[in-house]
Amino acid sequence: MLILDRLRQSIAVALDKAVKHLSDQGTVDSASSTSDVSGLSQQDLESYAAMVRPTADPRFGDYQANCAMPLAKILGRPPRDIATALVDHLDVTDLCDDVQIAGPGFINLRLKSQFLGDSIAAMLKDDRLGVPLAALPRTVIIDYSSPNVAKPMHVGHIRSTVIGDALARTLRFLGHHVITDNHLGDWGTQFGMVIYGFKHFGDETALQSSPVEELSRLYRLVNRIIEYNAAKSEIESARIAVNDATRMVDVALQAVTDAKEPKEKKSLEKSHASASKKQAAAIEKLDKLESTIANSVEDTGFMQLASQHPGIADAVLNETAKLHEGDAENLALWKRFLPYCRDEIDRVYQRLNVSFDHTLGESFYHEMLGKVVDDLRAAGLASDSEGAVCVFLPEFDAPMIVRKRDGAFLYATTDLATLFYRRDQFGADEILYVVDSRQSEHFDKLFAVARRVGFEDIELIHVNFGTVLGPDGRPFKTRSGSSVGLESLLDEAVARAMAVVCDPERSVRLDPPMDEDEKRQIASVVGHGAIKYADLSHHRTSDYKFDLQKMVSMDGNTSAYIQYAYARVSGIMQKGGVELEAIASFGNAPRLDDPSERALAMTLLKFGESLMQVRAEYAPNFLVDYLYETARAYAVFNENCPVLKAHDDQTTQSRLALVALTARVLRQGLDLLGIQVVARM
RNA sequence: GCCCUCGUAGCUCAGUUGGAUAGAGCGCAGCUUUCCUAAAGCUGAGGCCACAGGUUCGAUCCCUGUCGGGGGUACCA
Repeated sequence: MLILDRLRQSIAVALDKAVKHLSDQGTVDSASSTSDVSGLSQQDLESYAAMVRPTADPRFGDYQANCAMPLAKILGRPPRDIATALVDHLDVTDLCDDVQIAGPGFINLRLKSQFLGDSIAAMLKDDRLGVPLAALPRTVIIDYSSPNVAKPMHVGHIRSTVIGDALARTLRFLGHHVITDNHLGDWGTQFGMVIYGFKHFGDETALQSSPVEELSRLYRLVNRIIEYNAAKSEIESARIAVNDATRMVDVALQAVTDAKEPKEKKSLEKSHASASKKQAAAIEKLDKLESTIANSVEDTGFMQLASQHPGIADAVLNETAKLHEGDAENLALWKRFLPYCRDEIDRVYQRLNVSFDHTLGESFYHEMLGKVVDDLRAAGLASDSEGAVCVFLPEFDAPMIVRKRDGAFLYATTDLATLFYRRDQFGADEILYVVDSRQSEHFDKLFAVARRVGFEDIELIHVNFGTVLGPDGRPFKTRSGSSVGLESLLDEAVARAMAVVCDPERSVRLDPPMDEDEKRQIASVVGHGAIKYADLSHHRTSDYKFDLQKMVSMDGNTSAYIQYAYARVSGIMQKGGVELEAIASFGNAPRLDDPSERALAMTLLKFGESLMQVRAEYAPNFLVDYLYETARAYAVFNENCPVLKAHDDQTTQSRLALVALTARVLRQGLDLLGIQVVARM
């Protein structure tokens, strides 16, 4: 059991006794005569016991119990009296040195060194590093990554992939039955684009020799023509929009100048600001269209193609519709192209060291969609509106549309079909959707419909996350406004890591010197780790700025810092000729005389607590914070406590235990984040 | 218009169901290397936790309002 849970349990027992004791004494205060509390329910006891938490300041011990203050009103006693009664009934002699009451009624708990040492010894012997398996294992489906195939993966796919993978690894480690499913977009318009592209611009030889490149070329070409045509047709109205917006700004400004009353003026200033914002947006849109056109006009080859395919956008939609209707030619092309598209994304997953139990894309559910709509209609949930089939929900303004006017289905329909499939085939207790925050309304509706069709017992959770921003604080885009390719970012991260690994200043210190293979290996582990770690180190719901320079930097809270701590630990083990696993059998509890030894031990013992936090909030940044704290605690220890050069063997053995456990915690923790380690760097 | 979300050090970000003097990194000013990797460690300066009310013994956290950023808002996903 985790130390925190043991303390909570002890507090709950003591609290139960204390409350009974206090009520036997009778209440002294007449004001509380209304509350004849003779005991607390089990649930209450647990919630008060849960108010045990690690202290913020080491002066207050290691953990503190904060339940006396909120109980004061309920029990009609001063909080310090309650704390005193609680401490009188508290039996933690095995765990704690002394128990002190401080301030208004904080109960400060300081763990015994002996207990810490014994716990470290037990943790060393445990493959699970003292982390208990879930008492009630659940079947958890995690839906993450879900890129559109036939389109290059971009920076936006990092978050879902990395967060989902970290959650899958962590929940699995905690003993849950985790099923990961990559809900690919493999049935959408992008295939219409590739099919159209192949029919008109395809190169059979190229497709055979390098299919992925050829498909990607076709996608980009068709996409470019569509964007160019759209830009051309929209640019006039965009100019008008800018003019209109500018006029509105002038009008609003004039109104502000003319305003007499301050109150009126303030309101008009607000509309002026709002008009200016609209103007800026209109100008930005126009700029984008203009640059799209400007980037193409000089490319005569492209211009010729574009002029030959004026109706390409509709034609693409037509190809998509034909595919969905089962047109033999398009279906054959889809079946032919899909494996190549899968190879393409699989290559990225391989780089990222991410895998899935299932990859059931949209196409998998295609056959089931009609039935979903029919069932919703039969259940009286769906109805026709403006030609579309809609589910109207009282708690939402807009309906959830499950079938378009033209008969096509939407992702809401697919998501419902997926939900039924997962319930029936996987027996899910819990389904996590690791998807962008912007889709929260979609999931609110989806879950609301699910509750009405028999999903009351399945916990459906939108594990939402924020946007990746560029250096300007706006969504990360290239200068031309397109999204940034994922692979080029990975390449750049690895290249930067390589530059540091090869830094002659430091590589001369390593003996034996690194060969090229080892350097490449290290650069890969450090570079990919950097991008993952940077993503996971932010709370998933925050937006964050993508700053490669900082991510790959070796200073601060980065993966390289943790990996470096691990490498130094490995160096000590190697130099000492000790195997990591062998240290488990030392058996003796380490001595924790130096404050930095005690601090390191204390941190190591909190590994399980950090995982509980990850689990509770589906937020891997708690584990990241923990690992950074551990690496720092180790760095201080490393500074103050020689291991192999300690003054006696006993101390060496004792410290080796801490060193080995640090290595295992860092390695395991990083592994749960999907990040690897190297023996030296 | 309506809904959601965010606002914490110069910058980038943490902050565990409300807890004691709000933390870290970068940057800045210093210090430390006969010692297992200095890709390190230590010290210091730096804060009206956007603002105003409210609830509470106690509010960065909960409620209401204001201001400011981002996102969504009937047939794309």
